[in-house]
Amino acid sequence: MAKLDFSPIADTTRRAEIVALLRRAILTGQLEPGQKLNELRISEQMRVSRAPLREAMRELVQEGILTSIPYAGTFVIDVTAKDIIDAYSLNKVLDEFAIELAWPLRDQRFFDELDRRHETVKAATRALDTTRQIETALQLHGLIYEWADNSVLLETWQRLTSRLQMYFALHQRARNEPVPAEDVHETYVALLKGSDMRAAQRHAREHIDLDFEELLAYARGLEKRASTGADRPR
Amino acid sequence: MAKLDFSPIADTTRRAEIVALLRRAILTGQLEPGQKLNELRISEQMRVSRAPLREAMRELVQEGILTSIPYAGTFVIDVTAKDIIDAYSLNKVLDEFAIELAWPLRDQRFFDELDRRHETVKAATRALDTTRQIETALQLHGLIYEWADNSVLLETWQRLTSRLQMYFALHQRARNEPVPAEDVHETYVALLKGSDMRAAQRHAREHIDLDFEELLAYARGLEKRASTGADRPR
DNA sequence: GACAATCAGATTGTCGACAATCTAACAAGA
DNA sequence: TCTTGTTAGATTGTCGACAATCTGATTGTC
Repeated sequence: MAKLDFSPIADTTRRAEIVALLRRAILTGQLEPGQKLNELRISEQMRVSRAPLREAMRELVQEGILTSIPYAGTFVIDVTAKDIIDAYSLNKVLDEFAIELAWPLRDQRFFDELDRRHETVKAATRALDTTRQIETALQLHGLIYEWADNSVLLETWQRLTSRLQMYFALHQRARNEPVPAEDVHETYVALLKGSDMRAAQRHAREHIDLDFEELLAYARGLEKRASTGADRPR
Repeated sequence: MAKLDFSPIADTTRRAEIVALLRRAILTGQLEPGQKLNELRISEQMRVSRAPLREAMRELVQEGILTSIPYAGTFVIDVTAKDIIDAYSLNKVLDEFAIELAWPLRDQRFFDELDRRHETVKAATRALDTTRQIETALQLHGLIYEWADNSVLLETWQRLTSRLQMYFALHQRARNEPVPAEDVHETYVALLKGSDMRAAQRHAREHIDLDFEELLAYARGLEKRASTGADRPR
């Protein structure tokens, strides 16, 4: 019999689609931090009942990008400078660990996939598609996690990534400028192909610090004009 | 005005109570790995409708202790040896990080709380209350995370802890023996009070490895008699 | 005018019923 | 005997309606 691995059938519940829709809206910044999600309005817009919508929202609450207050509502999480610092400092630690685990497991397929994802980022950059650039850059970054062969680590990183993507999207949205055309991932990719693990770990840490400064400045801006929004939870 | 910090009002939704009930049942091993959760039956037992039950189950799925297959059902996660290895190795990394962050923030309140939790563990140990012993030991362990002042790290650890608690409970349940009466946390507490951070980090790592061997043996046992259970997802 | 009590509107939480899907047993045909 | 088609039962997914709760405005009282 011919050996063929089929990928799992897509989830076809409304709930799953709603989760995807909402997550996308939040991570791209279409839904702003602190904003309230009105169940009735959203369910009418999506043409679904509140039941699957509410279940979807429960998932996103646990995923950490929504927050819920009983009988008051469900809100997009607020972004504080501290949150960004916290997420980034943890990300550094996880990165070092992931590189350590993935390092001995690198093979041709790893390198090929690395190049493929790198190309995807470059394509998005050339197309000036900011949202997609953020998304693909994180996917490139995620390869070491997928290769690390530690399901708990991967899961943890994916949760963290949700927030990072949101932060970056907000940042990009705020400054409203075209994306830098230069390739910031060249060195990272090269180091992952090389033989010096410590160097790769070091670069991952420093490279992160690069974008970080910009992001922090943005977050501090947010802090200042906080608590002026229309509908935020108290 | 007298300064007084009130603790938040308890969540009074059915959903929240159901989450607590189910989580407890899973983490204490009353619900076994792989077991299917029949919505109708559980909702009747709890005297609630399926709506809040289903929302609660969604939360636990995202929390990582349930898994769901559309139109097939929701199941308690299976425990494999690999899962335990993965969780533990990540836990080591996080522990080192948490100690590093918490170290300069230690104060009298920290030491007091450390002692208090240590006492709680000893009380549970004396009472031969296995479940509570596991629970309190993890709470003792969690203090450094609470003190690290990194919300993302804390959240990550809490998710990880859910599984660790489940693994330990299953292990204890399986061997069906009284709890060791000796105090295995004495050194850990002493080191956290000391001045040698590296030593504390080293001990955290080694102490973990101690229980780990036992737990792994149990997990390997599980592996062998896997796929013989009655109602497991495929 | 300041403050407490009351009330209407809006929103979230929960319920019971129906629709969609899966599973397993059975029947029919090669 | 093996495979395929059918069907009944059970279970999950979704819906619309009702109950509980919150918010903000209004009223009444001092």
